[in-house]
Amino acid sequence: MFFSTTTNGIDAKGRVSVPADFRASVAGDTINGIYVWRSFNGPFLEGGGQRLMEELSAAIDAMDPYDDSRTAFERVIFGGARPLTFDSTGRVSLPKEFAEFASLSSKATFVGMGKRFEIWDPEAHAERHARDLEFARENKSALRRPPANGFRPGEGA
Amino acid sequence: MFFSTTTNGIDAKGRVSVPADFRASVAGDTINGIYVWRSFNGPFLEGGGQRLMEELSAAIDAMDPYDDSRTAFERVIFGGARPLTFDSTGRVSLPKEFAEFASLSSKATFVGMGKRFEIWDPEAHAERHARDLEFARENKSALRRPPANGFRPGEGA
DNA sequence: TGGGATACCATGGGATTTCATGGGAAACAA
DNA sequence: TTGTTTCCCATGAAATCCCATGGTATCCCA
Repeated sequence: MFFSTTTNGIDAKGRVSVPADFRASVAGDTINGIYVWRSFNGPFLEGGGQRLMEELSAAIDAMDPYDDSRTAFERVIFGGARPLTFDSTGRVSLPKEFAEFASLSSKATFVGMGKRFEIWDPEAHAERHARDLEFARENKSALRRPPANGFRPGEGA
Repeated sequence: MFFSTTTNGIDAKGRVSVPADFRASVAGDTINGIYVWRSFNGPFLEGGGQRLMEELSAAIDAMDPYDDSRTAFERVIFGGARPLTFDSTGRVSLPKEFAEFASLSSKATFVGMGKRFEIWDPEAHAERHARDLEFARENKSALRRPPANGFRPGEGA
């Protein structure tokens, strides 16, 4: 599982250290690294380990082989995700398109989200975090009984 | 597994580099190359490695020997697929009919689809990608619980 | 409980390898 | 022959590997 929030530097070569505890939670995967993709939900990246990709793959496999919605998901998910392998010190190098998409320049904030994690530009994250905090404060009762209609903080912003 | 999206050039001789990570995921197959066929879902090519062909073969084997759809699949899949072997630097040369079918001229976009991949003309891919992305965004919950049939990505977009 | 030693972690930079691509020569087909 | 396809080598750019360093948290023992 991915926990806590860490900000690390991005060097001139586009490399960034993945937080050590994130690395620990994907240790033992067949690839020595993580999978990263552009979020559907905003200007940040999302990532996870092998296990997460396998879960997504299984969800897709449950669909009809050539159903149009299945191929759409396959293109977006498999085509959009990239495996990034660790170097010997636990860094990955961020593809330019990914860095641009998330407006990452000199620093990256890794946010643990349980099964997956997010990678934000520190400033963008600070703003979003403030909103999330306010939302959580106003809706804390929802934690006990999740809302039926699936609303999400910050969606549609 | 095939991941990520890469665009490579097609040279005057009709050769195109297969992305290195695609090559890595078919390394060890008995043929040093990939299998490619015309999609029956649109103006693009599909491809995969040995393992995929064997799976398709097994799926067809499970059908009735003289089922009309079985023989149709056999003709389309085995008759339509061509093994393309890598040269020493990892390129394949695209048969003219394939390039024409997918409107490929100077560049080809390889899209990882998990077990298989697609090859698109970059412009055609950009259009389709935009539609797929929108679809995925609107229907991401379907990943958890597949839709009950009927709705299609991009229809009426 | 303090303080020093140790292990871990993020970071920097140089050297090396890989990768995509171009073009010539050789093998092959018509 | 003439045109086409396959093999091989060359090249520049980009990604990766490897070693070094400083800082920080942790451990251990007095």
